[in-house]
Amino acid sequence: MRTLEAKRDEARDRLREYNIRPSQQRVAIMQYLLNHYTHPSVDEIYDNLSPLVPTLSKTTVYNTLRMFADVGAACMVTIDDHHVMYDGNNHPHAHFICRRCGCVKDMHGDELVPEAHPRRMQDGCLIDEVQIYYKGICPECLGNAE
Amino acid sequence: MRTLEAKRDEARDRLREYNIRPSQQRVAIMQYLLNHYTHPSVDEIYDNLSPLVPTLSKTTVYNTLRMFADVGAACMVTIDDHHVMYDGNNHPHAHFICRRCGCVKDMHGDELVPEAHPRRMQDGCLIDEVQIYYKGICPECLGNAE
DNA sequence: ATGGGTGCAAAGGATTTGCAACATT
DNA sequence: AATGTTGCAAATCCTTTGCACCCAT
Repeated sequence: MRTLEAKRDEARDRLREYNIRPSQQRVAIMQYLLNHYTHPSVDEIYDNLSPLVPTLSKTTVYNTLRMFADVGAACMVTIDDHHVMYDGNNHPHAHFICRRCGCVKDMHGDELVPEAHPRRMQDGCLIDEVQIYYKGICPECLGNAE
Repeated sequence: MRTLEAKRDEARDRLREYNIRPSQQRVAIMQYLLNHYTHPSVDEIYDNLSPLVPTLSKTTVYNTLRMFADVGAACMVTIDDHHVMYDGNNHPHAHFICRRCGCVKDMHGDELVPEAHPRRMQDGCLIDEVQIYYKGICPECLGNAE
Protein backbone atom coordinates (compact mmCIF):
# COMPACT_ATOMS: atom_id res chain seq x y z
CA MET A 1 0.00 0.00 0.00
CA ARG A 2 1.33 3.37 -0.98
CA THR A 3 -0.73 5.24 1.56
CA LEU A 4 1.92 4.76 4.17
CA GLU A 5 1.86 8.48 4.77
CA ALA A 6 -1.78 8.37 5.80
CA LYS A 7 -1.05 7.76 9.43
CA ARG A 8 2.27 9.39 9.96
CA ASP A 9 1.09 11.84 12.56
CA GLU A 10 -0.89 9.21 14.32
CA ALA A 11 2.19 7.00 14.38
CA ARG A 12 4.32 9.74 15.83
CA ASP A 13 1.68 10.44 18.43
CA ARG A 14 1.50 6.80 19.41
CA LEU A 15 5.26 6.65 19.85
CA ARG A 16 5.29 9.84 21.84
CA GLU A 17 2.53 8.50 24.04
CA TYR A 18 4.75 5.58 25.02
CA ASN A 19 7.95 7.58 25.28
CA ILE A 20 9.54 5.97 22.27
CA ARG A 21 11.92 8.07 20.25
CA PRO A 22 10.51 8.53 16.76
CA SER A 23 13.34 7.26 14.60
CA GLN A 24 12.65 6.89 10.91
CA GLN A 25 12.37 3.11 11.22
CA ARG A 26 10.12 3.14 14.23
CA VAL A 27 7.74 5.62 12.70
CA ALA A 28 7.59 3.59 9.51
CA ILE A 29 6.86 0.39 11.39
CA MET A 30 4.19 2.01 13.51
CA GLN A 31 2.66 3.59 10.42
CA TYR A 32 2.48 0.19 8.84
CA LEU A 33 0.69 -1.21 11.86
CA LEU A 34 -1.80 1.64 11.89
CA ASN A 35 -2.46 1.37 8.16
CA HIS A 36 -2.87 -2.38 8.23
CA TYR A 37 -5.02 -3.83 10.93
CA THR A 38 -4.37 -7.21 9.40
CA HIS A 39 -2.12 -8.79 12.04
CA PRO A 40 1.00 -8.63 9.92
CA SER A 41 4.00 -10.80 10.67
CA VAL A 42 7.55 -9.54 10.87
CA ASP A 43 8.20 -10.80 7.37
CA GLU A 44 5.18 -9.09 5.93
CA ILE A 45 6.11 -5.80 7.50
CA TYR A 46 9.70 -6.13 6.44
CA ASP A 47 8.86 -7.08 2.89
CA ASN A 48 6.47 -4.18 2.46
CA LEU A 49 8.55 -1.57 4.18
CA SER A 50 11.91 -2.55 2.81
CA PRO A 51 11.41 -0.84 -0.57
CA LEU A 52 10.28 2.34 1.15
CA VAL A 53 12.94 2.38 3.84
CA PRO A 54 15.91 0.96 1.96
CA THR A 55 18.26 0.57 4.90
CA LEU A 56 15.71 -1.26 7.01
CA SER A 57 16.85 -4.59 8.38
CA LYS A 58 14.75 -7.45 9.56
CA THR A 59 16.55 -7.39 12.88
CA THR A 60 15.25 -3.92 13.49
CA VAL A 61 11.73 -4.98 12.63
CA TYR A 62 11.99 -7.85 15.08
CA ASN A 63 13.46 -5.77 17.85
CA THR A 64 11.19 -2.81 17.30
CA LEU A 65 7.98 -4.79 17.30
CA ARG A 66 9.00 -6.68 20.41
CA MET A 67 9.74 -3.40 22.08
CA PHE A 68 6.38 -1.97 20.99
CA ALA A 69 4.65 -4.96 22.53
CA ASP A 70 6.69 -4.79 25.72
CA VAL A 71 5.71 -1.23 26.41
CA GLY A 72 2.15 -1.63 25.20
CA ALA A 73 2.37 0.48 22.06
CA ALA A 74 1.20 -2.52 20.01
CA CYS A 75 -0.13 -6.00 20.71
CA MET A 76 1.68 -9.23 20.07
CA VAL A 77 -0.72 -11.83 18.74
CA THR A 78 0.29 -15.46 19.25
CA ILE A 79 -2.86 -17.19 18.09
CA ASP A 80 -0.90 -18.93 15.32
CA ASP A 81 1.82 -20.99 16.96
CA HIS A 82 3.96 -20.83 13.84
CA HIS A 83 4.61 -17.13 13.73
CA VAL A 84 3.96 -14.10 15.86
CA MET A 85 1.79 -11.33 14.48
CA TYR A 86 1.37 -7.76 15.58
CA ASP A 87 -1.67 -5.60 15.93
CA GLY A 88 -1.70 -1.84 16.06
CA ASN A 89 -5.27 -1.90 17.27
CA ASN A 90 -4.93 -1.28 20.96
CA HIS A 91 -8.56 -1.68 21.86
CA PRO A 92 -9.48 -5.06 23.35
CA HIS A 93 -11.02 -7.30 20.76
CA ALA A 94 -11.08 -10.97 19.95
CA HIS A 95 -9.19 -12.81 17.25
CA PHE A 96 -10.21 -15.89 15.35
CA ILE A 97 -8.03 -18.40 13.54
CA CYS A 98 -9.27 -20.97 11.07
CA ARG A 99 -7.91 -24.44 11.70
CA ARG A 100 -8.19 -25.27 8.04
CA CYS A 101 -6.82 -22.31 6.10
CA GLY A 102 -5.01 -20.54 8.92
CA CYS A 103 -6.59 -17.15 8.27
CA VAL A 104 -6.89 -14.78 11.21
CA LYS A 105 -9.82 -12.41 11.61
CA ASP A 106 -10.99 -9.86 14.10
CA MET A 107 -14.16 -10.82 15.90
CA HIS A 108 -16.83 -8.35 16.82
CA GLY A 109 -19.56 -8.39 19.39
CA ASP A 110 -19.12 -6.95 22.84
CA GLU A 111 -19.96 -10.07 24.76
CA LEU A 112 -16.75 -11.47 23.31
CA VAL A 113 -14.71 -9.13 25.40
CA PRO A 114 -15.57 -9.78 29.08
CA GLU A 115 -15.17 -6.63 31.04
CA ALA A 116 -11.92 -6.53 29.20
CA HIS A 117 -10.67 -3.29 30.63
CA PRO A 118 -6.98 -3.74 31.09
CA ARG A 119 -5.43 -2.24 34.20
CA ARG A 120 -7.21 -4.05 36.90
CA MET A 121 -6.47 -6.56 39.64
CA GLN A 122 -7.54 -10.16 39.42
CA ASP A 123 -6.45 -13.03 41.67
CA GLY A 124 -3.72 -10.73 42.93
CA CYS A 125 -2.39 -10.11 39.44
CA LEU A 126 -2.10 -6.68 37.89
CA ILE A 127 -3.53 -7.11 34.42
CA ASP A 128 -2.67 -4.67 31.67
CA GLU A 129 -3.59 -6.59 28.54
CA VAL A 130 -6.26 -9.01 27.44
CA GLN A 131 -6.22 -11.31 24.46
CA ILE A 132 -9.07 -13.52 23.39
CA TYR A 133 -8.52 -16.20 20.79
CA TYR A 134 -11.13 -18.29 19.06
CA LYS A 135 -10.31 -21.33 16.97
CA GLY A 136 -12.53 -23.10 14.49
CA ILE A 137 -13.53 -23.00 10.84
CA CYS A 138 -13.98 -19.79 8.89
CA PRO A 139 -17.01 -19.08 6.69
CA GLU A 140 -15.03 -19.64 3.49
CA CYS A 141 -13.83 -23.06 4.58
CA LEU A 142 -17.30 -23.95 5.85
CA GLY A 143 -18.57 -23.21 2.37
CA ASN A 144 -16.07 -25.57 0.81
CA ALA A 145 -16.90 -28.31 3.30
CA GLU A 146 -17.05 -31.90 2.14
CA MET B 1 6.46 -36.94 40.15
CA ARG B 2 6.13 -40.66 40.70
CA THR B 3 2.36 -40.63 40.83
CA LEU B 4 2.16 -40.98 37.11
CA GLU B 5 -0.10 -43.96 37.62
CA ALA B 6 -2.70 -41.88 39.37
CA LYS B 7 -4.52 -40.96 36.21
CA ARG B 8 -3.89 -43.90 33.95
CA ASP B 9 -7.53 -44.83 33.54
CA GLU B 10 -8.53 -41.24 33.05
CA ALA B 11 -5.85 -40.88 30.40
CA ARG B 12 -7.04 -43.97 28.57
CA ASP B 13 -10.60 -42.72 28.75
CA ARG B 14 -9.63 -39.36 27.34
CA LEU B 15 -7.84 -40.99 24.43
CA ARG B 16 -10.73 -43.28 23.79
CA GLU B 17 -13.10 -40.34 23.84
CA TYR B 18 -11.18 -38.77 20.98
CA ASN B 19 -10.62 -41.99 19.06
CA ILE B 20 -6.90 -42.01 19.67
CA ARG B 21 -5.25 -45.39 19.91
CA PRO B 22 -3.79 -45.80 23.40
CA SER B 23 -0.18 -46.58 22.67
CA GLN B 24 2.18 -46.67 25.61
CA GLN B 25 3.65 -43.29 24.70
CA ARG B 26 0.33 -41.58 24.16
CA VAL B 27 -1.06 -42.81 27.43
CA ALA B 28 2.06 -41.68 29.27
CA ILE B 29 1.90 -38.22 27.73
CA MET B 30 -1.79 -37.83 28.47
CA GLN B 31 -1.23 -39.06 32.01
CA TYR B 32 1.41 -36.43 32.44
CA LEU B 33 -0.98 -33.73 31.26
CA LEU B 34 -3.70 -34.92 33.61
CA ASN B 35 -1.34 -35.13 36.57
CA HIS B 36 0.20 -31.73 35.93
CA TYR B 37 -2.14 -28.90 35.19
CA THR B 38 0.91 -26.67 35.02
CA HIS B 39 1.03 -25.92 31.29
CA PRO B 40 4.11 -28.00 30.66
CA SER B 41 6.24 -27.49 27.58
CA VAL B 42 7.39 -30.27 25.29
CA ASP B 43 10.78 -30.24 26.98
CA GLU B 44 9.34 -30.49 30.44
CA ILE B 45 7.17 -33.43 29.47
CA TYR B 46 9.98 -35.13 27.66
CA ASP B 47 12.48 -34.63 30.48
CA ASN B 48 10.10 -36.00 33.08
CA LEU B 49 8.76 -38.88 31.08
CA SER B 50 11.98 -39.98 29.48
CA PRO B 51 13.25 -41.86 32.56
CA LEU B 52 9.93 -43.65 32.92
CA VAL B 53 9.45 -44.46 29.24
CA PRO B 54 13.03 -45.12 28.15
CA THR B 55 12.40 -45.36 24.44
CA LEU B 56 10.46 -42.10 24.30
CA SER B 57 11.73 -39.58 21.79
CA LYS B 58 11.17 -35.88 21.76
CA THR B 59 9.80 -36.14 18.25
CA THR B 60 7.00 -38.30 19.54
CA VAL B 61 6.23 -35.84 22.28
CA TYR B 62 6.05 -33.03 19.75
CA ASN B 63 3.92 -34.95 17.31
CA THR B 64 1.66 -36.44 19.92
CA LEU B 65 0.90 -33.17 21.66
CA ARG B 66 0.20 -31.45 18.39
CA MET B 67 -2.14 -34.26 17.48
CA PHE B 68 -3.88 -34.02 20.85
CA ALA B 69 -4.43 -30.33 20.27
CA ASP B 70 -5.62 -30.83 16.70
CA VAL B 71 -8.35 -33.21 17.72
CA GLY B 72 -9.21 -31.34 20.91
CA ALA B 73 -7.94 -33.89 23.43
CA ALA B 74 -5.72 -31.19 24.94
CA CYS B 75 -5.24 -27.46 24.56
CA MET B 76 -2.26 -25.74 23.04
CA VAL B 77 -1.37 -22.63 24.99
CA THR B 78 0.58 -19.97 23.12
CA ILE B 79 0.52 -17.18 25.67
CA ASP B 80 4.31 -17.26 25.88
CA ASP B 81 5.68 -16.55 22.43
CA HIS B 82 8.90 -18.39 23.19
CA HIS B 83 7.51 -21.86 23.66
CA VAL B 84 4.24 -23.62 23.29
CA MET B 85 2.68 -25.18 26.36
CA TYR B 86 -0.04 -27.78 26.69
CA ASP B 87 -2.97 -28.01 29.02
CA GLY B 88 -4.86 -31.18 29.83
CA ASN B 89 -7.61 -29.10 31.37
CA ASN B 90 -10.27 -29.04 28.71
CA HIS B 91 -12.67 -26.71 30.42
CA PRO B 92 -12.58 -23.11 29.23
CA HIS B 93 -10.55 -21.00 31.58
CA ALA B 94 -8.24 -18.02 31.34
CA HIS B 95 -4.46 -17.96 31.54
CA PHE B 96 -2.22 -15.25 32.89
CA ILE B 97 1.43 -14.59 32.10
CA CYS B 98 3.70 -12.33 34.10
CA ARG B 99 5.68 -9.91 31.99
CA ARG B 100 8.45 -9.86 34.53
CA CYS B 101 9.09 -13.48 35.57
CA GLY B 102 7.26 -15.24 32.78
CA CYS B 103 5.21 -17.47 35.05
CA VAL B 104 1.88 -18.70 33.73
CA LYS B 105 -1.12 -19.20 35.99
CA ASP B 106 -4.71 -20.26 35.62
CA MET B 107 -7.18 -17.51 36.32
CA HIS B 108 -10.45 -18.12 38.05
CA GLY B 109 -13.69 -16.22 38.12
CA ASP B 110 -16.49 -16.97 35.73
CA GLU B 111 -16.81 -13.49 34.32
CA LEU B 112 -13.41 -14.11 32.78
CA VAL B 113 -14.85 -16.67 30.46
CA PRO B 114 -17.49 -14.92 28.34
CA GLU B 115 -20.09 -17.41 27.33
CA ALA B 116 -17.13 -19.44 26.37
CA HIS B 117 -18.98 -22.50 25.31
CA PRO B 118 -17.17 -23.84 22.32
CA ARG B 119 -19.18 -25.11 19.41
CA ARG B 120 -21.11 -22.11 18.38
CA MET B 121 -21.36 -19.74 15.44
CA GLN B 122 -20.04 -16.22 15.56
CA ASP B 123 -19.59 -13.85 12.64
CA GLY B 124 -20.11 -16.82 10.37
CA CYS B 125 -17.30 -18.75 12.02
CA LEU B 126 -17.77 -22.14 13.62
CA ILE B 127 -15.93 -21.85 16.93
CA ASP B 128 -14.75 -24.94 18.77
CA GLU B 129 -12.17 -23.53 21.17
CA VAL B 130 -11.67 -20.42 23.22
CA GLN B 131 -8.48 -19.14 24.78
CA ILE B 132 -8.27 -16.13 27.03
CA TYR B 133 -4.90 -14.67 27.88
CA TYR B 134 -4.10 -11.98 30.41
CA LYS B 135 -0.76 -10.26 30.65
CA GLY B 136 0.60 -8.21 33.49
CA ILE B 137 2.53 -8.59 36.73
CA CYS B 138 2.06 -11.51 39.10
CA PRO B 139 1.61 -11.11 42.86
CA GLU B 140 5.14 -12.26 43.60
CA CYS B 141 6.70 -9.72 41.27
CA LEU B 142 4.38 -7.02 42.57
CA GLY B 143 5.77 -7.77 46.02
CA ASN B 144 9.33 -7.34 44.83
CA ALA B 145 8.49 -4.10 43.08
CA GLU B 146 11.06 -1.34 42.96
C1' DA C 1 1.26 -58.64 5.47
C1' DT C 2 -0.32 -54.27 6.44
C1' DG C 3 -1.23 -50.03 8.41
C1' DG C 4 -0.23 -47.25 12.12
C1' DG C 5 3.26 -45.57 15.45
C1' DT C 6 8.03 -44.43 16.80
C1' DG C 7 12.61 -42.55 16.88
C1' DC C 8 16.76 -40.95 14.85
C1' DA C 9 19.02 -37.65 12.31
C1' DA C 10 18.65 -33.93 9.39
C1' DA C 11 16.30 -30.01 7.68
C1' DG C 12 13.85 -25.85 8.24
C1' DG C 13 12.48 -21.63 10.27
C1' DA C 14 11.91 -18.11 13.34
C1' DT C 15 13.98 -15.08 16.55
C1' DT C 16 17.78 -13.26 19.25
C1' DT C 17 22.52 -11.68 20.12
C1' DG C 18 27.24 -9.68 19.57
C1' DC C 19 29.33 -6.09 17.87
C1' DA C 20 30.84 -2.44 14.94
C1' DA C 21 29.09 1.46 12.29
C1' DC C 22 25.93 5.35 12.43
C1' DA C 23 22.91 8.99 13.85
C1' DT C 24 21.43 12.48 17.00
C1' DT C 25 21.79 15.59 20.71
C1' DA D 1 31.89 13.37 22.96
C1' DA D 2 28.03 10.60 24.65
C1' DT D 3 24.07 7.98 24.14
C1' DG D 4 20.83 5.64 21.81
C1' DT D 5 19.82 3.02 17.18
C1' DT D 6 20.65 0.20 13.52
C1' DG D 7 22.18 -3.68 10.54
C1' DC D 8 24.95 -7.50 9.39
C1' DA D 9 26.24 -12.01 10.34
C1' DA D 10 26.30 -15.62 13.33
C1' DA D 11 24.31 -18.19 16.89
C1' DT D 12 20.28 -20.32 19.13
C1' DC D 13 16.49 -22.60 19.74
C1' DC D 14 12.19 -24.68 18.62
C1' DT D 15 9.68 -27.58 15.69
C1' DT D 16 8.84 -30.40 11.69
C1' DT D 17 10.08 -33.89 8.16
C1' DG D 18 12.01 -37.99 5.80
C1' DC D 19 12.59 -42.43 6.33
C1' DA D 20 13.57 -46.94 8.11
C1' DC D 21 12.23 -49.98 11.81
C1' DC D 22 8.84 -51.98 14.85
C1' DC D 23 4.46 -53.36 16.67
C1' DA D 24 -0.16 -54.86 16.68
C1' DT D 25 -3.94 -56.52 14.13
